[in-house]
Amino acid sequence: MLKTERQFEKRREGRTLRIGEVSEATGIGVEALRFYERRGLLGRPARTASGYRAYDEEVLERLAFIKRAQAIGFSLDEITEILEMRGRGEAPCVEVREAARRKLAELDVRLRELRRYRNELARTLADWDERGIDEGHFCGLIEHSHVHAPAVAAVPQPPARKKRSEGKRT
Amino acid sequence: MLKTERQFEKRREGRTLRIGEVSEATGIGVEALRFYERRGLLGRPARTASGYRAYDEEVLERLAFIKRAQAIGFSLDEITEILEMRGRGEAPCVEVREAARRKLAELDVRLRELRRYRNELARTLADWDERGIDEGHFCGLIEHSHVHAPAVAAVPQPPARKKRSEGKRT
DNA sequence: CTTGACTCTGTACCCAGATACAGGGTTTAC
DNA sequence: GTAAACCCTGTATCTGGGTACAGAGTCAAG
Repeated sequence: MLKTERQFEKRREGRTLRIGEVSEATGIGVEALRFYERRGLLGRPARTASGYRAYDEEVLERLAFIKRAQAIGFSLDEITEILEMRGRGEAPCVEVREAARRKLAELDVRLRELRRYRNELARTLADWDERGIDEGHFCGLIEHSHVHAPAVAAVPQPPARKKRSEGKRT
Repeated sequence: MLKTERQFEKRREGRTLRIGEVSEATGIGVEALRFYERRGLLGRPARTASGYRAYDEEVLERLAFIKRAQAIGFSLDEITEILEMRGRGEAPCVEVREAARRKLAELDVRLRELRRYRNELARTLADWDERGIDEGHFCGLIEHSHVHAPAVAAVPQPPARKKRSEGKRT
């Protein structure tokens, strides 16, 4: 299962990581790492004479950032953009900040809904536990959802149909 | 653009909705509605003599529920499951309750994580706002992410490397 | 009875984000 | 010098959640 330790030792001396090591350290999977690279998220890592990727340890931070951004709801394209802007140094940070602000607002909405939903579910469960299951009405979650639901239209589904004429995605 | 009013009036009398009306009322799009039906999210609506779907107004609530659940992060399969449980009414309650309990636990985990990310993002934004953008250091989000970031391993990507032979992932 | 808006089924396609695999090269311990 | 365990590139495939036709029927008005 685990690779033999020898090279691992060697690498650690050299301070350079091979893709498998990065994968193991981050839990991301070599295929995905190469995929990220193709997408421009990782830049092009140094290569050994034989063509193996030789990652600098910094990559771990970069990947941590990517994963966090992703978990927060940024798409890979958005993350690429942010990363590229940083790379270019000059960077119009205003845009990034705007994007981040929007993300924050989205997150808040999501959180509120999730919290509400959670409480409904908990309530329903408590109900069930209190008085057996019998009684026909089975799912307060559904039965009562419209009571405090903001109605479909309120859901943020608008930019659905983007036309994607932009190729980018090398 | 808008359909002529005539039939619309008619429908309203009859209390039964055609797919286009449902689409307009919910903003969901007829193709998606049929798609949901195929996926078992809507049951099979009544049909007119000529085969048109004749939705009962209840469907709007059901769709509102679906959209809310989706916005919160449930997959269509999960939603289907919930809806089916209700449909079965008599329900093997112990199982249902178990499932619900599991869902609740999942929700709690998700909430905690989301909350954490939200706060990190908010903090980063505040940082940015405090000290302008100027100076070469361009993106606190990246530069400092590791400061308050729990490192990659802590990110909720755990089932990442699974062998995928498992389909269901309830 | 034609026209236009609407509907039907079925299949194909799209995008994001990965995964898998084929067909090869490299490293290294034994 | 060979086998295990890596790594490479390139291409194909998958999952989720839809969209987009194509080809045909329906319906109400003029």
